[in-house]
Amino acid sequence: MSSLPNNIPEKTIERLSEYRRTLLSCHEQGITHIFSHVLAGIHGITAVQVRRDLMLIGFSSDTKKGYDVEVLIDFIGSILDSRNPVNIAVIGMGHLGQAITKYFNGKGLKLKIIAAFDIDPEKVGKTVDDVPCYHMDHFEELVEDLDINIVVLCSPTNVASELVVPIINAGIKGVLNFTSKPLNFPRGIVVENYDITTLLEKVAYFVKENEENNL
Amino acid sequence: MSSLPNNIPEKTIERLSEYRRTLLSCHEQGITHIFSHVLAGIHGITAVQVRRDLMLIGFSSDTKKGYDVEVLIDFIGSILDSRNPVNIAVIGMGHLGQAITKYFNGKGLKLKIIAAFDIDPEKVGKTVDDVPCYHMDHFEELVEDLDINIVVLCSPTNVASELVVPIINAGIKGVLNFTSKPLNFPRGIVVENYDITTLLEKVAYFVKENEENNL
DNA sequence: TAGATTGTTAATCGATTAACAATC
DNA sequence: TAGATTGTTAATCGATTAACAATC
Repeated sequence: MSSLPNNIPEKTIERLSEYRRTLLSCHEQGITHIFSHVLAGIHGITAVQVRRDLMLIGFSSDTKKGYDVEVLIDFIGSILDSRNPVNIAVIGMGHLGQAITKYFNGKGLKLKIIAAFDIDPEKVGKTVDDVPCYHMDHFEELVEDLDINIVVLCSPTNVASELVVPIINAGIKGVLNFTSKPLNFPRGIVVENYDITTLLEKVAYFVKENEENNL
Repeated sequence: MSSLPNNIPEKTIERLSEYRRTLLSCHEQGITHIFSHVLAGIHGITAVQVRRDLMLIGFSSDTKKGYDVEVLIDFIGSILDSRNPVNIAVIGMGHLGQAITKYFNGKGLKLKIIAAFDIDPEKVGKTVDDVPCYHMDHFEELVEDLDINIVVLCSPTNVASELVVPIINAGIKGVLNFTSKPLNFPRGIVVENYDITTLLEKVAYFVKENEENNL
């Protein structure tokens, strides 16, 4: 039983990840300390929210010079990161799959995309930024052999449903689903569905609402 | 002043978009009616939530045979869609930009990607699925000429900040930002930031939490 | 009718913000 | 010190769920 706080809200987890990216960028620029209101401003939120998030994970600084950037990066890491690297596979090596693979490569975090899967002979056997692309036929055995925990689903939407059973059977524990088919997995498997159409329709709706309110 | 409900919760808007995609797919399969619990099941939520969302937008059906798929599609459209088509531009025509452009093309919704922008001479002047790619130098004038309202930001993260001023000056009203730099715009411009790293880190965190709770 | 379904209010849960004491 | 900042509790706001009357 750890002494770490146990039920961190989902929104706080998201923001912690975002704070860390900002802090890493500050660190690169040689910034050593940052005030809560500065960090908040960058993220378009309030300083109270930043401080409360940090309170929730048990972080506190003993100075009034703002948070020590390096220390906070490590502390957030102690909450978010697993002890060991987490291996990720991309399913579907079209443009989206390639974009995500390249984007991640060399980011140096605990999360690593180590394999891709496709059924297109044009793609199988090639590599994208050193990530090899295998045929889906070998998915289950390779997940086992390569110790893959999480998949990013970038396949065409119309084959997404067929992938549910292999993903379950392979013992995958988390799915980031970019197809527009919402997928249900048994309890114990984490799923996040992000349909790009929905994201855009949401922006468009609030643009429309803004316009209506200003007339 | 319209008689439509005015303050629909953000989460309801997201779900309406998701419901509609499912309903469109049902419609293609020839399904004419759907119960709230069936729609809920597909989305991994409760039937009460579906019914409450529909209540909030003022939809009601007069039968106990479930919702009429076609009627509900149109009703959701009357809430989400603008009267006129909304023109969208993609900034940054790398893999992600191309993925999104191809994904959207021919979906037949009110949202249309009609232009792309980049600075790479390899990309400028070409088309992706009939969407022409222009040089960023002409961004402001083309936004005006082509009546573009919304941009999808797929540029490299390190140039994202430089794009804020041109986007504001061009009169863009909504931004869907896929770079990992959170962007702040003045009130009146809608922004949604989706950093893929954060999405993955969130999945990884909850996978880790699941594992810890099961030991 | 009895069972299934819907629409809606009230209660609960979760997330944000306000208020403020403590510290440098 | 006075002003700025932090950490934390209490209050508010928003979203989900429970409960249930009404309808087919």
